[in-house]
Amino acid sequence: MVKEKGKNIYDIASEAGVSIATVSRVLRGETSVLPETRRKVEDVIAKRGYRPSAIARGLTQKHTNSLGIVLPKLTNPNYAMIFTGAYDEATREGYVMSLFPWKSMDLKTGYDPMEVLAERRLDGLIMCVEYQKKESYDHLTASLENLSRYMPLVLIGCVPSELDYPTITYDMSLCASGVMEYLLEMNHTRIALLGGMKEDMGVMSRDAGYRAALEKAKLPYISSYRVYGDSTTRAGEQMLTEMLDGLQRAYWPTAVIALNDLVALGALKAAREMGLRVPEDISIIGCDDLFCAPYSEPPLTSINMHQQELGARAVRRLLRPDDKTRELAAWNIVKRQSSAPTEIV
Amino acid sequence: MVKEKGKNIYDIASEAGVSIATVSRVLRGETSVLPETRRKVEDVIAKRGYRPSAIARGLTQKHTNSLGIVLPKLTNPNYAMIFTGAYDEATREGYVMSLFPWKSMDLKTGYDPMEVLAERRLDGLIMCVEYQKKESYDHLTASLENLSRYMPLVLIGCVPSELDYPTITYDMSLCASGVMEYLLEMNHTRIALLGGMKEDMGVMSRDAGYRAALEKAKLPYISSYRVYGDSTTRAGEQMLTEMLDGLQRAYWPTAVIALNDLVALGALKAAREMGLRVPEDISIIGCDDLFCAPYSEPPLTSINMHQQELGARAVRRLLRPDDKTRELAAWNIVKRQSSAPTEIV
DNA sequence: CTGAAAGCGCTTACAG
DNA sequence: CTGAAAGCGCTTACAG
Repeated sequence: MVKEKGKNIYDIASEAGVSIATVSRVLRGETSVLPETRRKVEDVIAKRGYRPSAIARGLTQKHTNSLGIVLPKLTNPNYAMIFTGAYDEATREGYVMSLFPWKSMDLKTGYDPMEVLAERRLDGLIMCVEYQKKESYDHLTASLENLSRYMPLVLIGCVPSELDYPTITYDMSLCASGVMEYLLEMNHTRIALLGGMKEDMGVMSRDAGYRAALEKAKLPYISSYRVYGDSTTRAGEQMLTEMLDGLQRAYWPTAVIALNDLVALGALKAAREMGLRVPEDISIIGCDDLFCAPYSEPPLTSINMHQQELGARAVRRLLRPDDKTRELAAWNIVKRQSSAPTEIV
Repeated sequence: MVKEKGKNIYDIASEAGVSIATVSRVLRGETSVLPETRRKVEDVIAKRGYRPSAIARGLTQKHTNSLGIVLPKLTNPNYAMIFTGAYDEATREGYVMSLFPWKSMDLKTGYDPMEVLAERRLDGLIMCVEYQKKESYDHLTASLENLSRYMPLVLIGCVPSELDYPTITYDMSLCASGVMEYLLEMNHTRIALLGGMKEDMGVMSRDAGYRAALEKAKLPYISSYRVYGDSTTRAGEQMLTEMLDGLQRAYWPTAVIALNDLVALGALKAAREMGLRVPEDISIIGCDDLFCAPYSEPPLTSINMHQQELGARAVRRLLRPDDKTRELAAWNIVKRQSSAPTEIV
């Protein structure tokens, strides 16, 4: 921050020949200022390019006009969408939205980013609770509790129901069984599920939906069909290749549900390289409906999670709390050419 | 921001039986505190979950430990990469990095976001100067000048050379002729350039490189081969379709350079739908080397602009100013299967 | 309609 | 090693 002469409210006041209180009133657009006084002050402000310090203002007022959002990372465009939705809504409401990637949590910088967040004195914080392992759960609860004493919180993502904060969540279990039903209706009986870490709470809930659907359809749970791993394109490619390599052709799945579109893109490539036609030999379904999903070959069937809308809703929730605690976010399957009925038995 | 009892330095001081100066010293890890005094204070801090206000601290100190970065938008993963690079580097250096999408500039919220930026009193700001039209150039210069009185600036992107600030820029002209050379070596003589707004300064510089390469190769500039438009997948699809529709087959280009990978993906789809094989009938080259480039069909040749590194460099430049003013960023062609020598004459 | 003064929650010389 | 006090740049009752 560059300090320069002629840069604070005192300088403006003295140059305009008024008190700092009057400058402050002009700055905040109060109506109780004589037009000519206002003009005088505004002239000086413009001439000096003066901008009041949000820091000082934040100290006297009870709010800072800034919100925050914590997201796992930005390398998955999915999160960029959430941010964009939240940012736009915040701007519309007159707030500045700052982004805090979760990942900083892992850096051994010697401090807990949650504590840094508390220091910022935001007017509200949206936390995307994803990629959370059960082990780190206690730490999370403690952090949230302390944070909530400094600012209102809204949780989004696959939020465990024990967390008692205003929440907009997905029922990933329902979502997984929904996709399963879609595939079952198309006669698929060998359906694989690709990606995600076993200990991740959101992943666990998907697994539950997957297994429930199998059970309902009286199909066995075959552990070779459930491969865990990173949620990246590279991992998707590897996971499918290894799965197929490890199975007799008769047992190859006729459909693959990928944890997200990145994994699905990788799987698409792996399938092609194994000489499989999509969707004739194998259907592949992603999740998040990224911008590139319609542009893969074949175009990827995916799940639209309405992430931008989710971000916007979270902001509204933060600003206008209501009585509901847990709200469910919408999702829907976007059917494209990577999935089709199977004729393989 | 939620105000609560027992939440400021006075409360901690009185509970610990010391002065606020001592609490402040403990907080900042000064060594001049008696171990047992420190313990006493630390206990109270931990017990109360106390975090000092960064707002108040920012007021007394000459810095805020926070940097900002202005990017056009986040819907192109390209910018997410720049942010990620900048964010990580900032964290490493002990700074908080906030993101400010340019687009807010267009919103008719009645204020200039540049002014809001000045109010934040950041320790430094990285501005990505892209999608800038010549018309808005004066406004930009004025904004930058005023901003620079409040905080150090570093400009990145396709920065016009008239802007006299520390800058990390691309020579887009050189980059465009580089790609042209690569295609010319592969015997292409009908090369189209797709996307970008004509008035955009970065686009103008690419056009210059494109034309220079044509001239050098003694090839004519054919205006049908230069289509302007948005830099989105949808636009890319449309632009190529319309270009081909408007030309006799003998004049169809054998290679297309797209402004970015989004446009390239769209063009890939359009080509396919027009019955063209890539790369046999037409080569397509993108720019930015997005995560999905290796996963299109065929995998997309693109230009790696090292965006993450660019973000990191900008942060370093901000924190440790040197004498160089304009620095050039690296780029290189990533050759994949969407481009190949042509046999069409 | 305008100003003098207190206060927001810290840090930082200055004494002791 | 510790504390009293001034100050950072604003806002906001309170007078007038």
